Amino acid sequence: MPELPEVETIVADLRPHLVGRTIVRCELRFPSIVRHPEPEVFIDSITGLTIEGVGRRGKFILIPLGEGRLLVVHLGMSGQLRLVDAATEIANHTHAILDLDDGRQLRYRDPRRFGRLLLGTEDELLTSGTLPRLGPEPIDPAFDAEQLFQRLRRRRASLKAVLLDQGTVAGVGNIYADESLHRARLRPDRLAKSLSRKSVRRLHESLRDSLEVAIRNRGSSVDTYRDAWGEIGNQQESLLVYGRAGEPCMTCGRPLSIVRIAGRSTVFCRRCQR
DNA sequence: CTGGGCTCCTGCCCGC
DNA sequence: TGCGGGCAGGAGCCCA
Repeated sequence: MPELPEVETIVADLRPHLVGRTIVRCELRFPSIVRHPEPEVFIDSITGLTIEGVGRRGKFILIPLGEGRLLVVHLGMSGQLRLVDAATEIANHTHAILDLDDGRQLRYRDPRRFGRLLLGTEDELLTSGTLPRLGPEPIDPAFDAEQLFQRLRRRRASLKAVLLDQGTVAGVGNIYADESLHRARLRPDRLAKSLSRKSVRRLHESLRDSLEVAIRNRGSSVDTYRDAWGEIGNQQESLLVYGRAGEPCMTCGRPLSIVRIAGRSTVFCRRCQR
């Protein structure tokens, strides 16, 4: 599933191809994938606008289109944003097609339809609640361990639940929550507020390391994740715990445990993580 | 306010 | 071989 590293890979790949292109036509094959504004308004508004940038905030893809307008794409569980030649056969579950002025198409495909498209000014999307308030970017150099400590100390919930909360830190999902906690040698069910500054420093560094390594490896294709060209990533081959329940811990060899925390399957080592 | 649980949805895997 | 059930999960929403 696309988390920060997967979204970052897509965004970095698309940017040089999309900036400067004009959207000449928009087709919604499954209109309710657009959550704001009404689909007809979305089509009318987006047609003719020129792409000024391609960015990311947490797991959200942000595409400024001029006139203060922002196209927002969230991939949910199974969303794919692909740049293809217009002649390419249309895959099933393709819900939106943006025709560009260079003969290519930006297509949104999402079998499970947990993803969404939004269009509006940033203020409009924030005040309407369609774009949630997000915590800091974990890989931002300005985000330091002390900031993480201050955020964790106020939270009664488990570390796993807090890492998954996009309002605490933006962009971490089930894969990199488990990976970070393993690297930091912290149990996922530890209460966030119970961590010492020293432990939080370790978690801060582990978060950053897990995410940056995954970006270098172009993300994890453990399920349906594909990049903008339809290719898989490589990080799934190097994951320490995610998807490895029952297999030996890379550090101590003990079989990895799997439990359910915050409604998510959670894999960790009972010996290495305290 | 906070945290936990339910819901949406399809594909995949397992067992009969 | 085919089919049904269970499971996976991001995040909005509701409720205690």
